[in-house]
Amino acid sequence: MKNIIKKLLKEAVKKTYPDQDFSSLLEIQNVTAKNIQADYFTNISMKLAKILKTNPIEIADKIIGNMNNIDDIKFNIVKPGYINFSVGDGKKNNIISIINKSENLLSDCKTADPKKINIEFISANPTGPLHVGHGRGAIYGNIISKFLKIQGHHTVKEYYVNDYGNQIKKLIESILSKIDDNYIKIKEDDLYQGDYIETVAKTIEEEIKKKDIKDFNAQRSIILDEMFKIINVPINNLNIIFDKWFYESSLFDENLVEKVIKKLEATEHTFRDDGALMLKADEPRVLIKSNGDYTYFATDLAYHDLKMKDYDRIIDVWGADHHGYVPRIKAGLRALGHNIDKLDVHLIQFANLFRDGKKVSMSTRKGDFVELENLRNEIGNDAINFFYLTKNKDQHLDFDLSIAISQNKNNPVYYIQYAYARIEKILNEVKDYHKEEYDLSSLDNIYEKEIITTLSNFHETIKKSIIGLQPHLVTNYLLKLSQDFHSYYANVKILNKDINYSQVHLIAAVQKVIKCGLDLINIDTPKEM
RNA sequence: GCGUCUGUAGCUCAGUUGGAUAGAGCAUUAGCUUCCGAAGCUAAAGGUCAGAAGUUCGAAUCUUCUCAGGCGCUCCA
Repeated sequence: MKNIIKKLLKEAVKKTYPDQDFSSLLEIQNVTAKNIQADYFTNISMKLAKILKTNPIEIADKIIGNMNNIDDIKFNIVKPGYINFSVGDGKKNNIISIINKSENLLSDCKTADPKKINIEFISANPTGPLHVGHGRGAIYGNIISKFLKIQGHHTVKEYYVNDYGNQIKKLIESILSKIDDNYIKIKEDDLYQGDYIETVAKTIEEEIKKKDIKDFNAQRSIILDEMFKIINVPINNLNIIFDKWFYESSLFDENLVEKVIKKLEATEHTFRDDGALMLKADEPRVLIKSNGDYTYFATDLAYHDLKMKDYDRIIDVWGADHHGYVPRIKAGLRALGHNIDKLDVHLIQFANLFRDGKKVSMSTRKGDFVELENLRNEIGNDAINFFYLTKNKDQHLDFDLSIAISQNKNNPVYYIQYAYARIEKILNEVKDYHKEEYDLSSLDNIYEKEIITTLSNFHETIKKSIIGLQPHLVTNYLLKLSQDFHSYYANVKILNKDINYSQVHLIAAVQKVIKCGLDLINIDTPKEM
């Protein structure tokens, strides 16, 4: 509908000003103010007033004079210079059949230019189970991968495994010291604590002792296997499937770190300082320590160097606490000659967990944290997905568990699913409504009009959400639509003696859109609750 | 101190590339069950969009400054 009006306007503007091209300024917007009796408006005459230095009302007058008449679309000029458009109910209500007949409601999100895109997320150190702090990035990374895929891009979801360096050494010592008291080589304070350390130790004890495994790499491999059994529990249960697990250690197996650093050293971007090799980044950053070890930064550059070569676009989903690292990695990649526009770092702000208004501690010390799997068990997949996605990623998120498990209107997940289930019940009652005659123009009460307006916004909203990678727009939209429906349901009875089948088609469209939206964000649509 | 995210109703948050009288939910108050599921609905009340200045026909939105909060500023990963 918007496109039809835009075309109408475009032609009129061109007729009015044949010598100039103003098409980039044209914009049709929805009327949101409740006091205005119109559906769409344009501010083109105000924009042109600035350029042409004439009165906007005069401009609007001229444009309207050149506007073709289309059935059911009315237009008029309002004070500062808006041109308002009103669409007749008959035409507006068509959205119901458009939705009901559509085979794929997301088809207009397809890109004309598919890219090969790598999305790396979670990538938590394999030194303990995933905790709730990892949850938001996990859900977000998973969903934007899905959005990119819907756009038609070829996506690869990747988990970067830090299986090299000090953290993993500490982990191995922490576990082996549980098996052999004499093993401890580092300070006890540095050891990892937590029940999982004991559990893993017990699990592998027999194997280590039986085969008398002393080789570090062999120990590492056994322990990593066990750690990933733990880490994968919530990942699998949340139906997150990684296409690729990339091991940091593989960079060393193939001397890739050395190669990349040599390449950097040959440029003018590095210098020696006190035995260390530094990169001129946002400020001098260490690549090789004075003891000869590579820093995490150096290996990470080698890793990103690979990804830059293999993909058209790479996305890193990081916690916002790593934001200071972004300029560094970009500077490094630039020095290696890469086009850093290909790299998008999505920073996810922290989520705070509350239980009955009290903040739940998330510190990782001494196993004093809430495991993601515990949270998942408590509130379920649907609530986890919804609550982590319902806010803009740049927004700090406060998340109260008592709401997530409540079964009433407070809980938006239930509210939306309940709307779906209510519609399901009615549709089951009327059965073969497709065969019945119906006239959409009979839908004209305020509740029906409100739903139809919301439905009309569906395509635009979902497109913005999927293309702009903004999942929270979907959750907000679904809430609004559910609200419209519940209000309708309470005020208008559908299962009367004489059923108005256009009403049935209306709620069928609502249900189809709700299902599409919930499917999109990985939430179930139960037929009864 | 530097960087970065944020500041909208008592609370949690929306707010469409700058548009008309800023919106929801929760909480509060007052109502609604002979009727498709009350897991719901209707209404009332609630605002200096942190503050100031600027840009212009027009600012919650853009610019600058100030204030407040989160996070980060290791030869850690």
